[in-house]
Amino acid sequence: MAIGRPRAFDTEKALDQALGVFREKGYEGASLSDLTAAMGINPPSLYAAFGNKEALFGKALDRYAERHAGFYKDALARPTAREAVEALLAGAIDMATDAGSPRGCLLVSGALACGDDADPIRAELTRRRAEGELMLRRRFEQAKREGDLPPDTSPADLARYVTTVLQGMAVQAAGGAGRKDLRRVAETALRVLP
Amino acid sequence: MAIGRPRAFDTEKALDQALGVFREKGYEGASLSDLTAAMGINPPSLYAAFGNKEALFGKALDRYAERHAGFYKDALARPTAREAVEALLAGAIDMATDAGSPRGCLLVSGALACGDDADPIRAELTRRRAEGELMLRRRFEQAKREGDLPPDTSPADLARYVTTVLQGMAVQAAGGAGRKDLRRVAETALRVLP
DNA sequence: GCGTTTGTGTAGCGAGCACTACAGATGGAA
DNA sequence: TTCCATCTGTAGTGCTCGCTACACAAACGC
Repeated sequence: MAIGRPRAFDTEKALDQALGVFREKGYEGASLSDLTAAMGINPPSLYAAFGNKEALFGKALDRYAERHAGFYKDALARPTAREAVEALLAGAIDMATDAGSPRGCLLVSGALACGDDADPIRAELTRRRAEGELMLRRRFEQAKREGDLPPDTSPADLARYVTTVLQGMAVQAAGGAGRKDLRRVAETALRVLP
Repeated sequence: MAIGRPRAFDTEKALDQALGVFREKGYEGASLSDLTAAMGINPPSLYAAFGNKEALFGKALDRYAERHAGFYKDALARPTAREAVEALLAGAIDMATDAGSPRGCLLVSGALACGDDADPIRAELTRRRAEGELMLRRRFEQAKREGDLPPDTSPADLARYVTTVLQGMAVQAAGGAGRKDLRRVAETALRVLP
């Protein structure tokens, strides 16, 4: 055991609570009182364990990626491009409308437009959204090489289209759209696939 | 002329400036210093002319609807459903990537997730997005009655799909996507139409 | 001229923000 | 038992937030 007084709270659980607040209120809308209240700790404990609000958001974002957005990589591993997109849409719908968490997607609603202070956060979220789009594009390029997608397909255009639908569904979910609604959207969106 | 000292600034121009700040930083991210600086007035003038920050946002939102989202109703007036959707997508792309204004759509990036204070704003934006979707649904219902759309079409599902694509494009635009990129997205999205 | 009405600029209000100084508490090491 | 390292709760810090009191300025009718 480490030297010194042991930490009286579970940093993983506290991070989950913080993530919940950030998902619900966004980066700017989440105040430190909101965060400490949800995490069940006092400010000094938060700062000792996580640095500051920006660093806490970064750690919550990493946790979000591995816990709630893990479906993304799994989906891309499906054997065909169509199955991959199906899994992507289904997974995103489940994640964005999960009853246990605030609706929507942290990458979209965390900080779409914000003040100057939060601009690094906005840029990081933008970067991660673009990263996801790039992964999908690579997957489509592979499918094209394998003959799974027709030779006249544009992987870049298709990836941007699917990403746009995913992001639109995040907005819909934030606005209260239900699972059934979004499944129909996904079904319609899938019709463009060959 | 009205009695009393005349107002020394143009309320319409000031409102346009405020709208620009709200589009760039969202409702929460736009501080009163940001607003008064952009509008070229002092706080008391702002409060005398517009009420408070929330009321100012409401007026800016109305102005946004008539000035930058007027394409929406025009698009729905097109003779066919396909033309309507084409005009809708093209208009949204022009609006969201207009060089003279911040990128994106105020209805989407104004307040997707926010603190408790801004919750009425978030709810109002959600309401207006749903309103747009409903208008589109009504247009599809009309098209179905006219035989412009096949009888097995679901106007509700199609409207939600198109709205989702529009909202996704708003997120893409906020992230820096260009006009060409979004035109290709629109082209792909249009393929689901009969 | 005068009084009334309305708008303007200065200057500052209370409240909440992100963040921290500090003293006491709690463990292992010597 | 003492020392030291670390964490904890209390109680703040300075700052910016949205907003306003107040005195002065500029138009009107009389």
